[in-house]
Amino acid sequence: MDQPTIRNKEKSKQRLLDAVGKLLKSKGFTGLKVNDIAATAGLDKKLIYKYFGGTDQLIDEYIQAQDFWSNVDYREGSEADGGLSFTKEMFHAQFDYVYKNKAFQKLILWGLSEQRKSLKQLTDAQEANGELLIEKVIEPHFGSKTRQFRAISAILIAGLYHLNLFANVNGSVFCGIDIKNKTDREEIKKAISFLLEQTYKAL
Amino acid sequence: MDQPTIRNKEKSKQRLLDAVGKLLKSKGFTGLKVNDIAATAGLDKKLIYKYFGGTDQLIDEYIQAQDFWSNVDYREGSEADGGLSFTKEMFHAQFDYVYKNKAFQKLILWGLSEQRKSLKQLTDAQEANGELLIEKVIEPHFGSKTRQFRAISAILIAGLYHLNLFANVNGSVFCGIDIKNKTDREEIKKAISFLLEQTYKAL
DNA sequence: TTAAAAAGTCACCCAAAGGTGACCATAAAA
DNA sequence: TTTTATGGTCACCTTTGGGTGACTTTTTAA
Repeated sequence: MDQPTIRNKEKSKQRLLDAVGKLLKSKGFTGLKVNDIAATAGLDKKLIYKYFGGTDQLIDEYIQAQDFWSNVDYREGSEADGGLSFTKEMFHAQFDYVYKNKAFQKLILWGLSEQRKSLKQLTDAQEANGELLIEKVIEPHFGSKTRQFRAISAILIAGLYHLNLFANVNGSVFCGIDIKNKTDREEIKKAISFLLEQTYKAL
Repeated sequence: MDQPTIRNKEKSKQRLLDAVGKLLKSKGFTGLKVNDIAATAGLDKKLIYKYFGGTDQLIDEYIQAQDFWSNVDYREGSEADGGLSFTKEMFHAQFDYVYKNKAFQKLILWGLSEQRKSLKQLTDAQEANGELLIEKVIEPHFGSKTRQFRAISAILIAGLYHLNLFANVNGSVFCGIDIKNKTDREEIKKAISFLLEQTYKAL
């Protein structure tokens, strides 16, 4: 029978993975200690070694299970206005997504703080995803000016990342804008729209 | 006599403060352990407790000794063209400054990772400095649109922060732009100029 | 129903890290 | 030159965290 039993390896593994996520969100990557993970999962730490080989492997498995980029999809008609409205929408969505997804924030922060293969893979996946946008939407419209568009979007994406990371500490006011305030966030979105519009108009 | 002697409290304090800076640059804030600080300074850790009260106070004193914003100065004529060229130059300078100043990068990262009063003070000082620019240059030119300019510059500043933080890990390619490559950095600067110009033209 | 395999627990070890009392050494004052 | 204050060292304790061998309990298959 494969009916779930009290003792269940797969379920325990999942609980350990969940514990990693929970601790990551609440304490950041510096809070990922074996003892704490086991305690959070309500299991003995020995199981971490038995099932994953160690904390590192457990954490890597957690990271690899995350799929932050599946939310981006290219509907037909994305290229309508040279991709302006599509790109705008995508940047806005990304802004909100990062704001809400604390685990993602912590992983970004971790990636800025330490070298780790599985985190590198995460940013690589992000790069690959970005290339798709460039290739399918930007390049056809901007042609030889694609490179300049890259630089601009690098600033914009990096900017909305940083603002969201910043939001969760220190009072969250950046350049006089309160990143946690709803109307201020709208102002940021308007700024993104404005900058993209100008780029499409004048680049 | 106050001629420096072999045994010198002030000099030892300074060595400990320097050790903090050195470790911060090389290992980040997670590398700031009492034993390592003392070893780096070539002194006994007991002195950290004697002279500063503990690692936390030592670190705070290090942070408070930093003055990252003295480089910004308002020369006469900053308002010439509504502040466009001044602002451009300032953002460019900031981009390069953050790139070069590893200690600053690590402190920014630290501020994104943990709550700490002395780090909050650092960002407050930064905010205050930004307000000066707004008040003296932006507000006079943009008037009721100052708020929108705030949002735009928040994105730009946050963007160049993040890009520079990103530069030191993970291969440093962001949106297809290699932040460590000289010509790519020029591209970023051109993008900053372009976005500011468009803002002055069309906001 | 019993034996073996697997799930899970516990006690323990070791290393790293924080923190401190007792001591030594030197410079300046007596 | 002896005392005294203080800069500086050392040994030691404690806590925290990583890691594992030996054991118990449950499941599953013979």
